[in-house]
Amino acid sequence: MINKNDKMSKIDLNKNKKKQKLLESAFNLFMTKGIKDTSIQEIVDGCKVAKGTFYLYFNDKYDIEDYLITYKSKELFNNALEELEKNYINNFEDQIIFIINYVIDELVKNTNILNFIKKNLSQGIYNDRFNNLIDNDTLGIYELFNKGLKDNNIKLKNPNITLFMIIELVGSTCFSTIIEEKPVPINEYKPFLYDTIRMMLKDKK
Amino acid sequence: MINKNDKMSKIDLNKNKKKQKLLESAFNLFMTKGIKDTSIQEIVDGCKVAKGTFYLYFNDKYDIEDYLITYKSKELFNNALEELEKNYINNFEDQIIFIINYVIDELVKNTNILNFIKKNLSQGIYNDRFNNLIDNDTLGIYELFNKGLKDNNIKLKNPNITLFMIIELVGSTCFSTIIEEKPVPINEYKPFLYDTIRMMLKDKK
DNA sequence: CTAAAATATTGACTAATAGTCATTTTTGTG
DNA sequence: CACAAAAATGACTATTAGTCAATATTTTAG
Repeated sequence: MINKNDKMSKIDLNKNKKKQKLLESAFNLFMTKGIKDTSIQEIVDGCKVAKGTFYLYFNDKYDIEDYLITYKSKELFNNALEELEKNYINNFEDQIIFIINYVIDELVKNTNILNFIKKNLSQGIYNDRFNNLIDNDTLGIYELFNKGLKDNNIKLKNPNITLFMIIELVGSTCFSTIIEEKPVPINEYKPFLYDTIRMMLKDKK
Repeated sequence: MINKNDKMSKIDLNKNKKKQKLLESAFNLFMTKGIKDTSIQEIVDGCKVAKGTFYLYFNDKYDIEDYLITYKSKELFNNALEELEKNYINNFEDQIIFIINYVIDELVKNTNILNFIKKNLSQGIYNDRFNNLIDNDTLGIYELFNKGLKDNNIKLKNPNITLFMIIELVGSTCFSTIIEEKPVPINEYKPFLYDTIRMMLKDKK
């Protein structure tokens, strides 16, 4: 039985290797040429795989795009959480602001990532379409949020909705304020955003 | 001189007629078949225009998409503002909630429109790429907001940013709560959203 | 009013691309 | 090892985007 399981996981690993290669190749091309100007042929050429193989794993370009947006936004939050652990911040509100600030700073440094995920930052947290494919060893922001509330004995009317609103607000406003600097550049926007988030977190009952 | 202007406007009108036809045809197809499965040929067939004409006015499908998202979201807000006028609501906060509620209800009724504009509801207000093309006879929500603040003698730290945040929050969360009913269905979400918006509007200095 | 100039429109054409599927290769099983 | 099952291949077809020389329409100016 153990033997069988080992073999099974070996197959899955090989399967995922091809898939992973396709994802990496696609991501590189999407970043350099943009999605519209990237062809399936280029994606498979970029990882020495036949065109037919692409269609074994994905329906089309936009399927890969969707996966990558989820993966990349999840990665952003995971990195933020790792960084948070190194910083020993006790106050719950400050922890949340730290994470948001980390994510925003990463997006400012990597505007090409922001242009790719557009306003879909929250996919990493709320799109469970790929839950089986993306590793989730780290404690997600969702779990951290609820644990933080419990540890600090903070009661919110509905913690899930509050977190949802915060992430959506950050995701959707980053695109405008970082890429187009509208209605104000990100640096001018940040204080207002962080004040608003703190207000949302005080939404007690 | 008047004559010349008349002629000029006649040209512009004819120009816009072709463009308008293309936009209408594209919108119908986008709504029924989706953007991915709509071809340029179908768009031009749908309004008895040659294919080459399409490329006189637009770069590609996504150019038309961008215009339509802006146009349709602007239309939503204009309709909301018209409806507001009929309802004689004096309280400023209630006026804003009325508008947001009207927009959300329209999106619930027309989920195909929501699927089309996705999280870009704010384009109607903040995308000025098409300002010269879209009629703007009605008082925009932007102007109404600032007028409302003035009339009610309400001081916000930065009214533009507050409005921006509200619209982005509504736009980005509607997609998830209406289409996917996540993290909660729209009806359960509304009270939290409206409470949050009222809080944002109390952000005085 | 007319002819030349400027502008707008056309649709046949080419090059590029998506997606399919019969065949081949690799992997697993007894 | 031999057979079965699963995965991968890439030549092929049908579709489509985008171009551009030719044609039609509109404007201007004498």
